[in-house]
Order: sequence, then C-alpha cells, then structure tokens
Amino acid sequence: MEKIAPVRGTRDFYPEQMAVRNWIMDGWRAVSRRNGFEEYDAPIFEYLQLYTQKSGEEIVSQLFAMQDRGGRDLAIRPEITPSLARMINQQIHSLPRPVKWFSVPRLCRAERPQKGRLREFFQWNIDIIGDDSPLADAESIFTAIDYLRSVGLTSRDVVAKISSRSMLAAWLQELGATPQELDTIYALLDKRAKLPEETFQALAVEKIPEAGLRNKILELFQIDSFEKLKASAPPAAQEEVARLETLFHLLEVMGVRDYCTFDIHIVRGLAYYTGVVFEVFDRGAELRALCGGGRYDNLLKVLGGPKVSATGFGMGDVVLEILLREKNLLQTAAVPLDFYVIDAAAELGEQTVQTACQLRGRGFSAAFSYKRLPLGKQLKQASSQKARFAVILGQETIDSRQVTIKDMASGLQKTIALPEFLAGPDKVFAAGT
RNA sequence: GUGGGAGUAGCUCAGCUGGAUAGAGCACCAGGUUGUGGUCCUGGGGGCCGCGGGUUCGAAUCCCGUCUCUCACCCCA
Repeated sequence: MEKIAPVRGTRDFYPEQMAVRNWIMDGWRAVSRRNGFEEYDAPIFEYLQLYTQKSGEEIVSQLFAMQDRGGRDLAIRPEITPSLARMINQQIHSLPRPVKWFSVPRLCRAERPQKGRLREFFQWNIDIIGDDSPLADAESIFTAIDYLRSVGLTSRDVVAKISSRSMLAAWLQELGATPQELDTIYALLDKRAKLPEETFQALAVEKIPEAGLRNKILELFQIDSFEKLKASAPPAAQEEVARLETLFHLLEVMGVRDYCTFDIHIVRGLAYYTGVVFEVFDRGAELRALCGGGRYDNLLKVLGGPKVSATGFGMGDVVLEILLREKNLLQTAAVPLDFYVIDAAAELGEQTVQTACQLRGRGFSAAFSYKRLPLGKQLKQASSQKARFAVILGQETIDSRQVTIKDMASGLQKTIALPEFLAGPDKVFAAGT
C-alpha cells in the first residue's frame, strides 16, 4: 500500500508540537479572560455566501469551497469574524453591550504556503461589539500587547503600528480624492513601504494620473509621526486626528504606549475596516505581521443586521511561533508524570498496577511498565518518561507493607508505610518530613 | 496562478567528476546489569536514494518529465 502524505500547507502536531500549541493557546485564553472576554466558537464550515457577501466573489478562489449532497455551496471558514457577526446579528437585541468575546478558531485558506503562512492555522480573535468609543479600540490593542508582553516580548521586540482609515478618508477627500478612489489610494499606500522608491513612484503615476492630486497625496504619505500629522491635518480631518490622539493617550494610561507608534502605511488590505487600524510587527521587520485588526462598523449591517460598531483583532499562531522561537521564548505546556510505580518482585505486579490506579484516583498522574523488567530497566523507563518520583514496591512491601519513594531529580529516597504514602503522596518529600 | 532552490534512514546530513552488498551522528529497540535511572560499552531494526522515463556494460550520481517541500511574487480577510 502507498503511504499517504500530509496535505500541503497542513501540520501534524506530534506531542512535542502539541505542547507548544497548547502553551500558546493557554496564554491566549488566560489573557482574554483577564481582559474581560468570554469564549465562543462557531461551525468550522459555513455557507459560502457568508464570505462572498462580505468580501466579494474573488474570495472563492482563496478558500476551500465544497458542495454538500444537497448541492448547497459551503466553505471551510477562512476567518471567524463573519461567523461572529452572524451569531451577534441573531441575538443582537438580547445581548448586553458591549459584547466582549474571544475565540481560538482553526482556519483554512487555499493560499500557497510560505514562511509564516500555511493553509491551516489557528488564530486568536477578540472583538468588542456595540461601542464606538476609542476606549474599545484601546482595550483591543492593549489586549494584543498584554499577551505579547506576557510571553516576554518587550517593546524592543515588537511594535504596534496604528493608523485610522476614517482619518485618511477625510483627509484624502479634502485633498480632492473621490470616495471611489480611496481603495486605490489605500492599496498604493500599503505598497509604499514594500517597494523601492522608483517602482513606487511609477506605480503612483499609474494609479493617480492627475499630477496635482498625486503630489498632494504623496506629500501626505511622507508624514512619519503623529506630531507631524496633527500639525498639518486639514480641518476636515481634525476630528479623526483627535480620536487617534485620544487613542494614543489611552494607550499611555494603560501602560503600553512604548509598544505603539503611528504609521500612516497601515491600511489593512481590502478589508472591511472603517476606523482605527493596526498591525503588530517584529521590530526587525523580518516577518509578516503578527497580528492585525481595527474597527469595522459596517460588517454587521453587510451581513443583514443593524448598524452596530465593532472593533477587534486576529493573531495567528504561525508567525508568533516563529518569532518566539527566534527570541528563545517558546515554552511548552507539557505535563510531567508525577509517579512511576515499579515492582521489584514478580509477585508484586498486580499490587503495582493497583497502587498506580489508586494514585490516579487521588488526582496524580501515574504510570507503570507493561512488561516485567528488572528494577534498573524500570527506573530507566521512569526516567525516560520524566517521572518526578519512582515508587518502588519490593521485599519491604511483602514484609511490612512499605514502599520506597525515590526523587528522580535528586536521587534521594525514603521508605514509608504504603497507607501513609497513599494518604498524602505529595507530602513525602515536603519540607520538614 | 508565476519564478528561484531543494528532495538519500524518524531527524540532521555525507556519498567528489557514473563503478561492486548506500553510510555517519542523533533518535528508537535489545543486551551488558534478576534491588537502583540519566553516563558508558556492544549489538539490532529501519532506505523502491520522491516518482516515471531516457543515456550507459553499469545511475543515488548525467538528461527529460512529474510530484512534493521551501523561498519569493500575486494575494493576505
């Protein structure tokens, strides 16, 4: 028979990788909860229309679509925000606002895999729905940074680049751009940091043929600090600039201002974002964005609900893991074995199994050998299974119901009565005993 | 979808310009060691050399195709 390979762009999670994944996700969940978010989930597939209605028909080539036996067009979820919007819309009138929810969905996208991008991955999402104040945006950004900080990434390692689409829109229209031109200009802006200056200029000429408007826009693109932005903003954009200023002030109050910077280049692709947008990068700018998000005040309406404002972000596991590995900050959620129970005499085999199971019944993890082996071999197994203690049943068990407990790290051992051990398995090596 | 690089043991790789039963380290299994593990020593299992075709007396090695991985472009919700 032929060996079947894993599907392109997918990963197998052997226990070692699974421990890493669990550690990352445990961190996401813990930080979500301490910031006041509740967990939700949605189906792993949805009607294809949920995505086309939000993103247009082009999206179909970038996701895994299928038909069920009834001919319904379905798709494996490439993101969870549309599902969230669907769920919120269904209960919009009974949910207390703001809704603060998070999820850690498994997502699939039919893209060509490359560094930091796979076809199947996990993405931490948090969203705040039903509040349009800068406080909600600030708390969203804070939550992302709160996690990154919790795993040891400092403001020298990562940076949250923040801008505002509504601010840009107001400013660009003041300069003479039409609302229809905005998306083109956003795409151009998005390219600026990625292209050589010459190529960029050529692209600018192509996208904005009219020289007067183009020059004014290119001048706007030159703004590289919030101070300059504030100083040169036209009256029509002042209100949005003030919102950004409030946001930066709140991030200062929250204690994460050093992680944040204004960057006019952040526009977030062809997304549904309407206001504040942000992306978190490694300071070395070697990797793709770690995290991206912003305000999307129209999505619920686009998906058949009322106009309700929302803000949030997504953080994928792939780039995050690469960066944490590079910075030597990766840990694992591996669970150590508490006890490895050993029989030093053949006739104690059943009692060994019984003792292990009694330990399990008291909430400890315990293992034993399936094969009758010499004591040395069993200790070797205890060692390779990373047991903290070995519990040896031997002649002393037969003679006087005593067992020997060996601390595998120090090699120290004590012999005590079996009932006493079972009464407090974790107390044998506690201080003072 | 477009282009570059790479495919030899579970992993990391060696195998020079074609030459005999394809190797090393790590990992795994067993023994040395029937009441004391990690170290050490010895042995063992494991390979259609990605796949298909071609050149040749002879191909892991050269040529063509194909698949997969990877990096970049497009895109990036």
